[in-house]
Amino acid sequence: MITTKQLRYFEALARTEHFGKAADLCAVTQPALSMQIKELEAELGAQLVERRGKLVILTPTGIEIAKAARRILADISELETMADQNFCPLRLGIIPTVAPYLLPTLFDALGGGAGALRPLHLREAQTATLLAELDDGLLDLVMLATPVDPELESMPLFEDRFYLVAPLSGSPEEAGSVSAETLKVQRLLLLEDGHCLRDQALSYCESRNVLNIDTFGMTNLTTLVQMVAAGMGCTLLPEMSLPIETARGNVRLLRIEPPEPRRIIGLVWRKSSRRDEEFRALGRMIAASRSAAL
Amino acid sequence: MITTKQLRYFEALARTEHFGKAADLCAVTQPALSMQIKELEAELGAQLVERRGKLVILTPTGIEIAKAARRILADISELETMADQNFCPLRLGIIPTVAPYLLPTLFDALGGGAGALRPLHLREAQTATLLAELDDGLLDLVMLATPVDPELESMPLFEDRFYLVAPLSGSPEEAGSVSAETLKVQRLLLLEDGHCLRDQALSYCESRNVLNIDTFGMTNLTTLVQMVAAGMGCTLLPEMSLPIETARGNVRLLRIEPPEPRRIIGLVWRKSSRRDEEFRALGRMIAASRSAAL
DNA sequence: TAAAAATACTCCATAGGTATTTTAT
DNA sequence: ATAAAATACCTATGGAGTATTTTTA
Repeated sequence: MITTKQLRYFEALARTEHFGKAADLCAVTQPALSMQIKELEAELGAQLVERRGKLVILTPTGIEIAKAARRILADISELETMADQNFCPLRLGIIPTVAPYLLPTLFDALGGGAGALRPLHLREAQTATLLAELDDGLLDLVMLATPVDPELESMPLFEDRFYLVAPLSGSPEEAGSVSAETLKVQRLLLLEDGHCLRDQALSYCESRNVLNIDTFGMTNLTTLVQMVAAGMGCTLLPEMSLPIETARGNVRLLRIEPPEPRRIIGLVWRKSSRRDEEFRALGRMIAASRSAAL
Repeated sequence: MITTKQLRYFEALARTEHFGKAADLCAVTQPALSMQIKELEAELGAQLVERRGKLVILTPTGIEIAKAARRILADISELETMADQNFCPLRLGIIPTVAPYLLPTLFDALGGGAGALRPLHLREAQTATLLAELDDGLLDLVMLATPVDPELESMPLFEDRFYLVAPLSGSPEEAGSVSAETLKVQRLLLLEDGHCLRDQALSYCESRNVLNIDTFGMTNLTTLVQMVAAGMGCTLLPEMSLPIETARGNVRLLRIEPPEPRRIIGLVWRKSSRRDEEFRALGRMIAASRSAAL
């Protein structure tokens, strides 16, 4: 079996053309180096160097092997630094109702902090998909609405309240905040099936017997807001989306009376991934950037 | 220091995603493989696999390292076969007054014999250059007029007599063979300085007081023959060149009376190269092809 | 509870060191 | 005669094996 040691020694020998100097370079004694070269030659079944009294020259085979050895050693040292430089990419999954609103905060947290400039693979998908990919080892970390399976490690980041978004004119008539009773009579537009935000809204509504819900599903919140603006009904939007989604000012924003529906956004990862420290640090940074931004 | 062993074991682990199976593949026990993986992780300062109860999955870093490891291992096995397949190229130098006439024979010897299809680097240069390059390790073997420095190993291949080439008409008047006396009065055209053939001719002429020698040097024998055909004088050609150089029939060919001038073409290599067997076998094949061709 | 990886411990192979011999210029 | 590589021999590191424990699903 060819060893990296043999390649290292031989590379030094090829450069110095001198067993003693090569041994010095490798910080070993000359016999040690000689033995490894001999061993390498035996394993390759070819003479690599020609021993002449004073100097030593490479055989044609030796020249080829030296070239190859240099490449291999370079690859190995690249490999060493690759892992070294915290190169370890972060494969992060985020649910679609969080991703667009948290990205600036996330880049803040990733770019400014200690583990700066880490390669980032972003994946946007619904909760079920993210959790499956997390389990398969395709993702390292997901950001979604907690709680989830207690088999997974998780860290809550912040609370995200739901607001009622209504057309500028029309029902409900109130300003400021609405009660669950008022909600009951609204036509509620929700995202397509599979979005946890939809499930959360549904669960809130069911517990309060809100029934007039529109089931044709939308893919993104922006579309919902446009539908609301067009007077097709109301919707629930998470607080974090408001700065972006209601910037146009073509809808009314109504707080819901307590107990307010809300979701807890958190980070989730496999217990076995052993990256708790890293992920919790990231979580703290995200939470900090977010509260600073508010 | 990262070892090839670690890379081999890790590569197997990456493929099987199972310590036990990987150990089987590597024909070692599971603890042995575990230790090497642990060591590799320690040296890289990064976790490469995530241990879960039943299965094992690669970390993102592990995926990258596995890719790199595969490349490195492929390079190493390439390196093993490279030397194995007698890939060792032959870097052969031949003097210009031999090369064109012996190439067919040489290819016969190289192509038909045991060491067939060996990569061949051909170099055509004058004796002094070839010997210097031989000494520098840029060439493995040279073919030239022997004898040379006894410090070098050499093998005479065959004798190559010189013939006098004269214009079809004009002096000398004789047919068949000429004496040294006759030679004396001829105008002799020779190659430029540096060619051993020129030196050999000069040495012959000097010993016989032939003095009418043209010193403006030519680079190749074909030119000399054309000059002879044009009546500018005579020249000496080695026997091996005659089939090619006198094929046009526009010159006369005269044998010289004994003691005939001649050269001995031989192979020469460094004693330290330890390729005696290989080179002598090649020499025998060349000599055999040549005598078969005559 | 079962399967798999980690740990503990022992043994042996071998890499490396020192001293010396051989070789080539 | 001298410089350099090979050889001989010894020591110690560490790689691999067996047996056992720990872990996780």
